[in-house]
Amino acid sequence: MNLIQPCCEPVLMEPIDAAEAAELAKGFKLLADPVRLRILSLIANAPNGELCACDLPVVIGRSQPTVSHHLSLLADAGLLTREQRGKWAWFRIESERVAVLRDALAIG
Amino acid sequence: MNLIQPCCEPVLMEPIDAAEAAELAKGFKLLADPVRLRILSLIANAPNGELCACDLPVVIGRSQPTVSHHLSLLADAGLLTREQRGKWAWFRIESERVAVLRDALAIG
DNA sequence: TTGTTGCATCGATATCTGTCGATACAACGG
DNA sequence: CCGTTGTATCGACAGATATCGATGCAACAA
Repeated sequence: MNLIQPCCEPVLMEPIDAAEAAELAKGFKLLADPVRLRILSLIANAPNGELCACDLPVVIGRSQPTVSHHLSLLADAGLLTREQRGKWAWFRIESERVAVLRDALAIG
Repeated sequence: MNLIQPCCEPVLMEPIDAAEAAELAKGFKLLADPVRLRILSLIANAPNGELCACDLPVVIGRSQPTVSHHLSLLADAGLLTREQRGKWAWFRIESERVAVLRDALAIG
């Protein structure tokens, strides 16, 4: 840190504090996995905007526990909503949660 | 997977393939850390859109090696550009790279 | 040259996480 | 009731990573 040298001007105000950054990072961490990205993409482009969990293991190429794990992470974070219909679990994207992360990238 | 039951209609086309998902995930992984988010935020709101690395350890509250590590990750990925001026390293945000990630979230 | 300062790199470590097999639970059909 | 099927949970493990102290390197000043 240089307070006297002519290197930098002091940072007057920090745009986001540590707590806010931690919260945002939690959101982006969910997007930081190819399996979860493909799950989100598949649901987003599925007919009626919803998808049954039963198809995912084969399409994604991961085991059923792995897929279920990722679905739980996304649902717990509110990025997905789960609806149980009989024995099948259907998932939808919670667009507003995704929009929060997208808006956080409105830097340029 | 259920090919006969009336559960789901087959997924006709996968929006993003595994390779594309892996590439996007790499980008989001960089945003999935509070320190890196604060660095980006500080640079984005800095005067002239650039920031000297010398201020970051104190402002962020991490050691100099840790800050340097995160700066290198962001720079190597093209999210930041590094410019050496004498002994000081100045960083700018590569807005277009950030925009790629932001546009990927245009789901809803 | 010598000393200082800013930054990068190295090595080590603790923690996190993605993955899967095994298993438990839930819903339906018989 | 029992068997089947879809899903969630558990336990374990391998790989990734955030962190920092120590060190090396580069640029400036005296």
